[in-house]
Amino acid sequence: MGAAYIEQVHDVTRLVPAGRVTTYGAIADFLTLGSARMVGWALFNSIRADDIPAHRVVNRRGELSGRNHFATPGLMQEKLEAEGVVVQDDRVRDFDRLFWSPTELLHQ
DNA sequence: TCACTGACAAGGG
DNA sequence: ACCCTTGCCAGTG
Repeated sequence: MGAAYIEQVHDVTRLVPAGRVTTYGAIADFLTLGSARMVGWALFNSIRADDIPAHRVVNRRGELSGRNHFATPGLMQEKLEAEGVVVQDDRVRDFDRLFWSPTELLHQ
């Protein structure tokens, strides 16, 4: 996995609407390349890029598993709450309702 | 080369 | 809904 793969993950992440969340696995499925772990790895390589809404990517249970990789431990939650997403115990409330899959782009 | 570690996930119990 | 196992695969030492 190289720079091209990282760019693809970043591009998909940018498509996640504000106030919605997606998962590592959903992005991996959409790309049909790499794995959920690789998506996490690609996002880790996005720390410096402020224009990537990495806070909208959570694990399959809606947990903020990436929170410790943001500038501050609370930043991921703060960004989500600024978009109206309620976080409770490091987990997105109403995750099923807020989940957004990139495959929805194909159903338009 | 080997072993271990993760921003993970699916399936069973 | 939780716990455990298995599969996953790039980095790291």
